[in-house]
Amino acid sequence: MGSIQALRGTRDILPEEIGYWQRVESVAQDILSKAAYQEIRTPIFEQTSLFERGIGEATDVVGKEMYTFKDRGDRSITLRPEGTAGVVRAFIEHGLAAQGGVQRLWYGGPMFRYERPQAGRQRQFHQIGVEVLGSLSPRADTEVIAIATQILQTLGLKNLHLNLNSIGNSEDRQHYREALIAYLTPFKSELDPDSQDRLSRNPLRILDSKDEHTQEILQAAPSILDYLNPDSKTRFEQVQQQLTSLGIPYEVNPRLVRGLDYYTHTVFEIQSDDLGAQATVCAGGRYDGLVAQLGGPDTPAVGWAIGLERLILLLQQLQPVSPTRIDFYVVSKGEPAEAQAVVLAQTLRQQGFSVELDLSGSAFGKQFKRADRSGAAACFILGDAEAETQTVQLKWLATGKQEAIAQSSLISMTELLRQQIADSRAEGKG
RNA sequence: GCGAGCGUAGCCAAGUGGUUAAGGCAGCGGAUUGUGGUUCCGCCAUUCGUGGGUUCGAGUCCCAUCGUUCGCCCCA
Repeated sequence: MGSIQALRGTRDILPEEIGYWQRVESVAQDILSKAAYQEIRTPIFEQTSLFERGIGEATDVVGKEMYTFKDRGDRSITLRPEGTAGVVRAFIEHGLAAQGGVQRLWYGGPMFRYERPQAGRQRQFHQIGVEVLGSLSPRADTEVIAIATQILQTLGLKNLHLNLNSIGNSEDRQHYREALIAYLTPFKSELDPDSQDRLSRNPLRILDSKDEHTQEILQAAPSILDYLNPDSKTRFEQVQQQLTSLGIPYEVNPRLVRGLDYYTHTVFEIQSDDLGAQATVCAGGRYDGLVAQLGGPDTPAVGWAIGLERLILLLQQLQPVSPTRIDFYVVSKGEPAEAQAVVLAQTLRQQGFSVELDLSGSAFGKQFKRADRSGAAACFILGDAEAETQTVQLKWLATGKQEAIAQSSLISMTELLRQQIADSRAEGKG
């Protein structure tokens, strides 16, 4: 065990698991493209200052979780801890705002946070996310939530809960913040230590505390919803009405605050009952100030990110992804036959079949054993006799039926073979 | 960064101080040198994450270290 292992918090996704990933990615891509979202790919590392300015210097993500290092040119580089900042940077840098209208973007890929790994949390993890830039309409909020819901539903996930809140605009929040501090200060000594600390730095996050006594104290605390100005309040009501008319269940949770500084108005989380402590599968919200804060034109925006590892944890609980089955397994023995088998395999692939060629050169018996385990519908057999007569034996593994075929007539049999594979699969299931 | 549990083969594991480290799955070879799925036989850990210590003797006890799991914090 002196050999090199994957770094803590990273892991390999092996072939047996990759089916889940491919399924998630194809479902997401399909739904997003039908909703007129376009993919954007941004670099995996950025200038450190992008995240400091975008996410907020006081947040834990920036304060203690970033993979930051100096490159050989003495620049401070950070592996992206989330996707929004990079997308917004690209949006500004390439003048996408000048194209006017609304930009609907989506992205996917690895993110990096230096945290202690646990269930549903790794140092390198993967997200798919969307960002709608340039719309102030509450309908944009509803749209992104609806899309997230559709993706999760299409994948067959159950026991999910959408939690919704509005944290208003920055003025609303400032007023609420003062009110909350005023309410909590007399209880300061009773709060859990973390919350005492947060009272001065980031009081809103006390709302999230898991400490029971802190939560008791919070029972009578003022609610953010009472501090929304009429416009903020109307916006929030519209989002809720639209979700209702879409038939998307949700729960308003006035305690829901998000850990990143850029959020405004709508914030939401989709959580699962079937995960451990890290139950949030999808989270997002509106961030009307971020684009301007990063030096771009004043542009309202809303988005979310889905955590793929958590999603796949849930998928694995549902049902196993059936392993991909190949059509044909090619068995051969002896010099001329083995050479012809290479050509045969390639010919079949060019006709659109999936074909595995046995490379072992071992006895036919062993090769058949492997053919059987491969899950192929049939195998082609090439030995000295076939090589000599330019034929090939085709054996159907389910029935054992076998026939000789002239190599030259294989291509003309493509449709027939396709049909026979389908038939043998259909029977195999019954 | 803090707390707790766990590290025996590719995987699942027995073993709780005393000769050669059970068993199962997978894999490989043979019975079956041109025909699979069953069966039978054989092979597959000089060594128990690593280093040190206690002991006549350590996979087993102690310390350290690394890894891992779950939780806190935080977040997708």
